Amino acid sequence: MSSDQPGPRALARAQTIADIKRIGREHLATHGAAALSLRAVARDLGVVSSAVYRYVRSRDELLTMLVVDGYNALGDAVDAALIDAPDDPATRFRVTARTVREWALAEPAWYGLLFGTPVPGYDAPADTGAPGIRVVANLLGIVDSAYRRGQISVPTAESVITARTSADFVAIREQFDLAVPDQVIVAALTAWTTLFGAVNFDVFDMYGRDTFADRAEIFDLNIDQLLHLLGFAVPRPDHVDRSVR
Amino acid sequence: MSSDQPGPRALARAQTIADIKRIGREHLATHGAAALSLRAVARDLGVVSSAVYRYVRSRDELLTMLVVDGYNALGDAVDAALIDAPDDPATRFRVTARTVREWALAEPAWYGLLFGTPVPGYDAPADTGAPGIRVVANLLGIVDSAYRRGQISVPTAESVITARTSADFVAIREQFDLAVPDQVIVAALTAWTTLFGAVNFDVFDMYGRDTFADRAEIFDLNIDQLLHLLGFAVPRPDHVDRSVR
DNA sequence: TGTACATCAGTGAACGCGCGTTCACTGATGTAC
DNA sequence: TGTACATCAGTGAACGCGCGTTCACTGATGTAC
Repeated sequence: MSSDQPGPRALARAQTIADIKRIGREHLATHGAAALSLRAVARDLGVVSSAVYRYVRSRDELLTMLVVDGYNALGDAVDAALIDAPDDPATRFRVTARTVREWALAEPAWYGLLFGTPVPGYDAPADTGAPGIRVVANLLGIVDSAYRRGQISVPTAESVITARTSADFVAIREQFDLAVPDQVIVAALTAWTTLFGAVNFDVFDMYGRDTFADRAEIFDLNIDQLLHLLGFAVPRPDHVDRSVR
Repeated sequence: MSSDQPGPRALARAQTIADIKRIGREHLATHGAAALSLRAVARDLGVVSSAVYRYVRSRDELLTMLVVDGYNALGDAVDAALIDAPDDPATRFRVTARTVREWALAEPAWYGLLFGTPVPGYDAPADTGAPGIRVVANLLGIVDSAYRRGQISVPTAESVITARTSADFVAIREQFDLAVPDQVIVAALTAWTTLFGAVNFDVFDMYGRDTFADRAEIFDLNIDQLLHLLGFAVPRPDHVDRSVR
């Protein structure tokens, strides 16, 4: 252990672990999370089933790796999309939403592992936490920056919010370093909920087969509603660029 | 076959089928849809595994039965709740939403079968359709009746809606016998999406463990946002009865 | 620079489990005469 | 009303499959002297 450089064994090991995770992801896509099996992964890796245990303690550990990687892949996709996005919060919100949708459509099973029905008999451990909040942190950051710049109109209080829930909002404000008032947190919460609800419907194919010809547009219409709800200035129709998907 | 009354054999048969479905539902709850197994059902029924095939053609057929029953159980729950609800559309909307949430929390696995990740290797056949749209039909009906009575303020057009999607909306208007304009359909669509997104987050436990002390209140706050989005008159805070859950 | 040794990737057999589905059968039960 | 027969629920064995995980092992490879 005196050397800082990883030796050839460590490199081979890292490569094999990467292969196992890649094959695991492929199996997720074809057979679903519940059917993820170390024996099948071993088969595809061209190795006897017990050999996989050199790299992965158990089936559940592999699932956990895939969960963490999934949150990070989604978070990376959003971050990458936001680098090229203009500074306008409404646009950044839309870009974030579209990126989540596109990532989910490209990786439906991986998305399902993160945001679908929990895998029976598997409990994601606590250390999935940090990567798991990257997207919501992004969304809240965008809304908060818009608020700080005075770009959103704060709605007059519409709802009773109890002290208990208000305290939860204080904690959220601290955790994400926000300045927004409760009403805006509520709107952001609804926006977040709708975003993943809409992606679920789309990815899991829960609209009727022929109900909507252009689901990307339906998704965008939902986003329009959320921007309105958040108090962003209503985008002029001719400014909404639907071609950038 | 000359008698109209079901004979004792038919009665016993119906009872056994009901038992199989009940046991199937219990297994859904404890082991998840992917793990639903006819052998396990037979075991709980106190019968040899092959006997179940007298009643059910295959595992997939049992799943389909449970899907159809699930949509109907949820639809029945909503219908029952609406019978006792006042005539006010905003209240009926809230009652519908709360009933969906409560049913889902009471039957999380059954709910997951309907609205969670699709069961891998199982495709719900087309004839699940009719019961599957009961809830959305209810929601649209409520919004439509509010519109017809002039109880919602129609927002000025905010979004570009292409001809293709507009045609889809025409079909929806016909299917559900609606009078509402496109903008209201979009808002209702967002409301429907948010409803199931919020229930998903709640049932599948996807908020952080300690993020919200009172999830019923969080849900209600989401509903408040949706009522606002739909153009319902903002309910005065003291009129929102949070105790009726 | 060369060699001995420790490390560790991968093997193959085994344990005990569960699954969906088919098939020839037994025997109770309902029904037609 | 009584009996013969057809119906059909349930049996038990079998087929062929896949799973997670353990364990003693072989043999290649990296490393320390």
